[in-house]
Amino acid sequence: MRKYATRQRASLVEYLQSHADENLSAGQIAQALASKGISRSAVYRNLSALEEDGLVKRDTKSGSKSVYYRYLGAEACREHLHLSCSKCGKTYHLDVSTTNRLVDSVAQGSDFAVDSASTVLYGVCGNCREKDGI
Amino acid sequence: MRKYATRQRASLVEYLQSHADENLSAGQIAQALASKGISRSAVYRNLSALEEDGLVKRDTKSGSKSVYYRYLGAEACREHLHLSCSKCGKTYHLDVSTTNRLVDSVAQGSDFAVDSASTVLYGVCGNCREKDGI
DNA sequence: TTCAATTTGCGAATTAATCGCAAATTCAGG
DNA sequence: CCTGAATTTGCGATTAATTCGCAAATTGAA
Repeated sequence: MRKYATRQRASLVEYLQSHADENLSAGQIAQALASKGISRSAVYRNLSALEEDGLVKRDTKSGSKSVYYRYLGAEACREHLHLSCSKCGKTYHLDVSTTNRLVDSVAQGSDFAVDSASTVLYGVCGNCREKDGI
Repeated sequence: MRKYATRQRASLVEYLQSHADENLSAGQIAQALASKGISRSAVYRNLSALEEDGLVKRDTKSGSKSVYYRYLGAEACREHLHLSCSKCGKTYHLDVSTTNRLVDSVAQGSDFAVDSASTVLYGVCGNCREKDGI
């Protein structure tokens, strides 16, 4: 799917890139792009298409309802795991060497090839733990 | 939230437990429980409540639309990480020692406390890799 | 029991996502 | 540059998913 390059799709990708780590819902994205004259339909369709291509990952955030989208297009994003703080919602990036070590140990432990692009580790970041005095 | 024990909530939990690892959507769950005289509202409300309590995790599956629910109530489920195969959809359980090693290495690498209950590692299981000859 | 707090079920209302189809766009080949 | 078939878009209408309001029912502590 998605054979022709279109203005709509380019804008969407650009938007996703410049708003990485922000946990945007389809609705929010659509609203933001409406000002550029891009229809809701196009946003939904392109998000699905990008997801099929593995350039976008759909995810959930524990508090808020509905799903959000995360752009994985940048090569760098596919080489390391993402950490998502369930308190503040911030996304952190696990360094490549730790990521690799982790992927390897899972491969050995169970016979399972972790896809670092699409998996996100949930937990609580150092900042939030300090604040909460944990 | 959720202070009183009710039949509806108990049935929901029981249902979730006996259908763990099945990637059920809220709609499917509601439909299944309708036969036991449990309303759609109660299912949605209790799913949210359980999620707030950290006993249930909402997730997405790359192919299908909509979110699905995963029960984490059993202690055992909170001690190890879950592996979800994006080909066949099966859920696997990472052994506790590998899980701990992994959580520790992330804690050291970045200052981040992974919550093994709520995170799921995505990738491809050994079975599917064989089939696809990878 | 009794009673206040809580939860339920219903149906309506809201929100999210998909669909059908004509018009517009894309791009390969002349 | 044109042309035309394939693809994508936008619109409005549907359909599906989720939430809401409120009266009635349930729960559990006293």
